[in-house]
Amino acid sequence: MLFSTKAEYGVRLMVELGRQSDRGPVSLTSIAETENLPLSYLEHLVAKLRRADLVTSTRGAQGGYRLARPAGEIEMLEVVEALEGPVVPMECFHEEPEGRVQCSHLGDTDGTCATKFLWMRVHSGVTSALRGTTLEELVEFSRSGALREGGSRTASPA
Amino acid sequence: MLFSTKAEYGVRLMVELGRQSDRGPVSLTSIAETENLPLSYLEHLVAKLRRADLVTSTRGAQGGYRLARPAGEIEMLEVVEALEGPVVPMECFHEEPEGRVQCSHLGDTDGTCATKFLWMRVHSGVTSALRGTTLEELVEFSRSGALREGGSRTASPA
DNA sequence: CCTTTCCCGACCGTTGCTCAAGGATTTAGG
DNA sequence: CCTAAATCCTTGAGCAACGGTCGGGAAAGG
Repeated sequence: MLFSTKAEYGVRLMVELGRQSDRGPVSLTSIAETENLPLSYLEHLVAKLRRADLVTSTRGAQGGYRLARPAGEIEMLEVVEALEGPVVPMECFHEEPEGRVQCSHLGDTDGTCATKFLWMRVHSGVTSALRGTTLEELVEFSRSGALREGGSRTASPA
Repeated sequence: MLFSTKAEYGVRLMVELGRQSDRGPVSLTSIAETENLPLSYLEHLVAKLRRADLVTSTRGAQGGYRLARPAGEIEMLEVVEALEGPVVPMECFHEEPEGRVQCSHLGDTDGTCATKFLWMRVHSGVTSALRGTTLEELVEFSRSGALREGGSRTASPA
């Protein structure tokens, strides 16, 4: 298992916000109901998203959450990292300010660890997949999926 | 964190077996010493590797472990999966016999989950990185690294 | 004032990681 | 053949992390 339900639920939450981005703020209660997820857990997740400046909140009645930016400008790497922490393949990787990663496992028994070579490739595979996907794509996908599913329903075409 | 120390230590173990594949069986005790890893933990890991037919064991004095196949024919995906379990990005992915993965999250609230789209990309990024790397490459890398590290030492040149 | 909603901290059961200790099996040597 | 040493192999204990719950507070609107 690469990621936990934090990423799963958190991404679904973001997609739901993206789907309703034309309306006003969306309350967590409504999302918890439509997605059938525990509300109190979502509150923890959305807190992480807020701290990462991915969503903004409005308090009080008729309040809720909103995307902080247009869905097309949100890379999924940001979302997943906000939820799960740094996306690194192994403990001995630490992130540098510039987005570089390095293996802290150097002065070891006989020099460079060979595993580093492997984890670098894996890390690159994951981050490029996450960076190359925007929230908007997921929103589109969910719309087309719902369309195909319902056939000719009252769905709004695009 | 994508993977735990199971993958890290297990891969190092495999690399060490690859480095000494010309000699006879290698005991876990010696590997634990040279790599400075807990022996009792390695025993768990090597058991998984044995069950996956990646190493063979010889009991008794002068016994130990050996690669079941030449290092060039071992994809790192096999190794990591033997150690960490199926490499899937999320719980709702289950593997089919043919190596395909599918999201078991279908009859949900409103049809297809959009997250599936994302996890498919991530899954593909990871597995292609792991599948495209053989144990032999890691062994080579570890040799060249040790050479560069020691400069002109008693290292065996290739 | 009272309802709605976001926000924060503390808490608990379960899982999985890490490692220790001892049992089972083979070889080595007399 | 018998004992001892080496090595593989299995079971299980401690501990941290995760998934999820609960209760209480703080801000905003009616």
